[in-house]
Amino acid sequence: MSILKNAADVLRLFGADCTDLTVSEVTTRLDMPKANASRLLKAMREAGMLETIGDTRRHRPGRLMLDLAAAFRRSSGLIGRASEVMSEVGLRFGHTGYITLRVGREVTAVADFPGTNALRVVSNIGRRLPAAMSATGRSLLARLTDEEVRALYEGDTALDVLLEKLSEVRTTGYATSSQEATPGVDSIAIAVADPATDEAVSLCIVYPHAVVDQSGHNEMLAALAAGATRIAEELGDTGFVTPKI
Amino acid sequence: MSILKNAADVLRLFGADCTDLTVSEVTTRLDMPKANASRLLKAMREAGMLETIGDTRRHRPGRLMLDLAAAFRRSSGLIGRASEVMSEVGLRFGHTGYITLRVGREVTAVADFPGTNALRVVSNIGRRLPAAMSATGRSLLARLTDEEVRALYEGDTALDVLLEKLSEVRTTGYATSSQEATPGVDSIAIAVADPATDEAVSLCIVYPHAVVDQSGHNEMLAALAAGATRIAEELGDTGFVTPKI
DNA sequence: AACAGTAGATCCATAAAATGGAACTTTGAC
DNA sequence: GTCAAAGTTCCATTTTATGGATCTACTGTT
Repeated sequence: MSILKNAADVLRLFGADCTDLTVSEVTTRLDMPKANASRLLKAMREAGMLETIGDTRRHRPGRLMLDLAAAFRRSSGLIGRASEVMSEVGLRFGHTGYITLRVGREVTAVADFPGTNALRVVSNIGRRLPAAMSATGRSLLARLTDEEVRALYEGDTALDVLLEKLSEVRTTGYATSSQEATPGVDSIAIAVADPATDEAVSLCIVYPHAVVDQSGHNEMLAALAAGATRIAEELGDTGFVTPKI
Repeated sequence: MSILKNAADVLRLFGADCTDLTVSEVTTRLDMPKANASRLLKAMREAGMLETIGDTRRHRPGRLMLDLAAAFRRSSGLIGRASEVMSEVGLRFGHTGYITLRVGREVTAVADFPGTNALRVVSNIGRRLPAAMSATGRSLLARLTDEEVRALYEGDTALDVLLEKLSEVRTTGYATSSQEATPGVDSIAIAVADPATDEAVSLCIVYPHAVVDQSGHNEMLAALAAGATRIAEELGDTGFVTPKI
């Protein structure tokens, strides 16, 4: 087992609910002899992948990691275009926006656009949502075939319900949710892909259920749809379904 | 030389002007036999630290890296507090804000708060600025002693000018710049530290020179100063100089 | 202040992985 | 199709990781 693999596993432990790690935590969570964990963290520290918090024994990702997310975003023309659309839409309506991508059964935000309204959904980059249970996730899952979704969710009892929802997303061209992941929060999401790199992202706008009526919803949907359609046309995304509003 | 060190060196290549890498680039930039570079990138790919862009031979940071910057931010109470202040100040004035920290002679943004004004400075996270040549960098450098600054900038011909500027920052409690790094852009920065972890960050607001007059400048400075002072009091930052406005 | 309990670091022989030069294969341009 | 550049694989050698046990440094308790 390469030490790189172990180092990557340590980095993977930094999830939504884990901001720092100790030798013991690594020992137990990765089921690894503590001698190894101790030396592994030391080596990662020396390489700059980790740093200790103050002079405690808690570790967090090193400053080296701070630029990498930015490099990732810049490397993708798709994300750049999506960012333009989201900041435009976010600015116009004052709600919070995300650009997300799917990793297996989860979606991760790669960029966030905090809203400006007094009552807005607080942006929460780094938090991972189950793809099947969020509008943004379903907009991305809908780009897979039913077979691929079946393979991905093999053994899941709610598979049929999911497939039905995805079928609707494929027809309408967009996904919505109302108070699904978070009470009081609705969202609209549209996915678009870059055929050149085979990557897909979702443009997602989240807003407080209470402050947006049907016509507000439609306006945002139209703005999002216009932006996504423009990207799809520019990149030649043949799998894109122009949203029917 | 540990492979972790080499992997970290590869990650370090992803800077402001480098969004993707090939085997050859790694070979030349790290002066490494191409056999090693090839295997190194392969191992990093398999570990998830890198991914190829589409099916080309260009590499970018893996999706694994997307959460790490967020974990870093969450691990720091200082950054959390600073974020609250910046989003408050950013929202009130509509200008773009940053939270930065110093790494050697450079400053990196760890969080950005895009402005809402029509004419605003576009946020540019991941870009590194020379600490000596930016308000935010000088606000952080001013927290060092003259001896430490001398050691850091040993051999730099502009050292004396820098020390003089830092001395002024230490007196006034804040740093400013006018059209220094970017034409037409001014900024105000105040640094604050957490004595518990020995980390310091700078709260920095950037705005178009043309649209802010002296009283607008003073208002923003006062807001930034109030927020920074609150943080310094909460954390017991004894090195903090309450800004004199 | 002495104590226990726990977290972390270090030591060691063994097992596994990295190294770099060279040969080989693939890719892309003309 | 040909060629040069880019990338991969091979090999013996050197270096590094492994994991059990031991030693050390903290944390909190009485």
